[in-house]
Amino acid sequence: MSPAVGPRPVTIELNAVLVALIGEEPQVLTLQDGALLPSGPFEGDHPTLQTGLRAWVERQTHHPLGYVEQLYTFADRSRAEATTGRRIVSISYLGLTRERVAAGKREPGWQSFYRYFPWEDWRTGPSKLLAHTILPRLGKWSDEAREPAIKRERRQRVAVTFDDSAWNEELVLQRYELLYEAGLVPEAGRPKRPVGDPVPGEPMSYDHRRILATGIARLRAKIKYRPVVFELMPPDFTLGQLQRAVEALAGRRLHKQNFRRLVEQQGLVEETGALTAETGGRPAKLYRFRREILLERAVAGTKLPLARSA
Amino acid sequence: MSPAVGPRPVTIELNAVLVALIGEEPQVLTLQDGALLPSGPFEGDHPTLQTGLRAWVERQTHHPLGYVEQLYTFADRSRAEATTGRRIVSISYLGLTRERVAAGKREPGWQSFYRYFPWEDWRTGPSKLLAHTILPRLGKWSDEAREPAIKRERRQRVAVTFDDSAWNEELVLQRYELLYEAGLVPEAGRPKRPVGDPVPGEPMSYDHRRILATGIARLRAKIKYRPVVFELMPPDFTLGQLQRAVEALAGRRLHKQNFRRLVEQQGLVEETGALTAETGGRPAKLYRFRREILLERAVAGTKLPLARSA
DNA sequence: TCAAAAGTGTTATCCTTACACCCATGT
DNA sequence: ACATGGGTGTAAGGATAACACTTTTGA
Repeated sequence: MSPAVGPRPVTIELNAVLVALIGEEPQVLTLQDGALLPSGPFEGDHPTLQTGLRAWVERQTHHPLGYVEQLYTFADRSRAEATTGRRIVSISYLGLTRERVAAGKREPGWQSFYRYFPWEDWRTGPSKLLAHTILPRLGKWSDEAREPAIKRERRQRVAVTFDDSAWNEELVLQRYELLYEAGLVPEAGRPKRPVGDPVPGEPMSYDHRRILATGIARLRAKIKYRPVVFELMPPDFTLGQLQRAVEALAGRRLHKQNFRRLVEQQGLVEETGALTAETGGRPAKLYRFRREILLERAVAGTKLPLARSA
Repeated sequence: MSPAVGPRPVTIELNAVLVALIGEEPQVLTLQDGALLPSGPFEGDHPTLQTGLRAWVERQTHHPLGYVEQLYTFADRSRAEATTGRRIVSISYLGLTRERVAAGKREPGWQSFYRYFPWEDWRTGPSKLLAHTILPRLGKWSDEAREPAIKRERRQRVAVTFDDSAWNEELVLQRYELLYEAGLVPEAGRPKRPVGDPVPGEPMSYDHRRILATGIARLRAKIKYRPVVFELMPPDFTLGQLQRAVEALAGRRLHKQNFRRLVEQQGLVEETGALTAETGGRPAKLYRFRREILLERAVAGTKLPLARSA
């Protein structure tokens, strides 16, 4: 609120990217058979946006919401055109939650990140999808440009965002937007002409896949400097489980000892004293997150010790 | 837009934290004698929020807007209560712009960051304000708490955010919010009781000082991993000027050689070939930003080589 | 000649990366 | 016994932090 306040009425919509690790796979809560993120109106009687969000998420999904952070606010006209003429502002949030259900009992609605972004999963090595499908089509798209300047610019954007020799797992959104511009995802239908066959990867309605990409990108960036992984872990876990959790989110393999050293050295965890034999092989020590660390210092957390290339 | 769209009308307001370096001081554009950030309604006929923002900022301030990024969206009820009962959602942006006017001709409206946050400027050593005024009052506030648990928690928050032996310049917002909670800034008047004498530092109306704190914090974080300083620099500059620019934003002194090594090693700049004698002392080489770098890679940019404490 | 910046050379240290190997359990 | 993960020691390399010193101008 400030002097100049326009009278134009708008509708506020809240969107949530709700993440959990289920069976060591990073998953997002969806509706409509995976086509939508949960979303709802902002009821004006909540004191803040966050409380409004928590209210309907918990009502709608029966999921307790742990860590929450705001992602982004969109109000592109394209969002409104599809339905009423009314302007819609959509405020999206990232929410982290611990899996409640047994790892086996797959609740419907939970979908793996990589169903929507298969090219983002490098845990089993450089994705074949990239080399065989995506890069060739993006190359074709670059070459199609008439003006040489544009051609060069496209090539460079592809090289930076999809470079498989220096893969940067944080560029989830940039990669999605590039594919969108190139007309290689079905969502590009309306505003842009779909240019080629869509690349594998499940689409979503409206701009929900873009919001999801924003959420994954934020999460991948954040695990490196703030101890948010623990919001997704059970209270006790082994270092191996912790590593696989980070790997699942980052979509990359990590170097075992270096990961351990990092975690220990930063004082993020402490032994519970117990062991578990459930992981197979030698029984592993159980650890828990040292909550105190959140108070002790403004943590600079976990950089990623990547495994030696491919 | 999505299935459940509530009918509740709200008003959207855009706020801008517009930053420029004027005479090597970091400044923000204000209205009303420094009490307000520029803000305006979101006219629904703009295709995106950003274009809406650019439109009225350029109209209102006659300033070309360079780099722009979204900061945060607030809709706290307290914002609305002060005026109409109507709910206001405020979307704030950070904008960087090159100084247009000669360094001498101070345009009105531009105000130093440190007029609002004097405790954030450590360029001349640890601020006396902290030791003499702020820390004692925060200590008193902690001690006032009845319950020992709360007392301990307050002490720890103070220790983490204001710790002068491990000052973290990014915690601008956390520090402001702590002072707010402690009733040590005049803005705390309405919702909380003002507890002690306000601490030095100019207040702003509504929550504009909070928005400004958000902007400064974001900028301080960003200069470390993305080459945004250059958005604030003239096309040609000396390494000394560049260093003082970063120092102005971070509010800290940096180590000269290490700063230079870092900048050079990262390939952020190139020599223009010219020299300038305007800096006093030995003439300095002029450099320019290597724009190509934005394309070459997703820069991890400039970590801050801090000067040996102080 | 002296103050004020600019600009350079070098060392100690720590963190990161990478190597290779041993340990305890279930089948 | 062997497969499977858990868990460890250590060396090489590079980045960082810190040291102090020289150079070139204007006043």
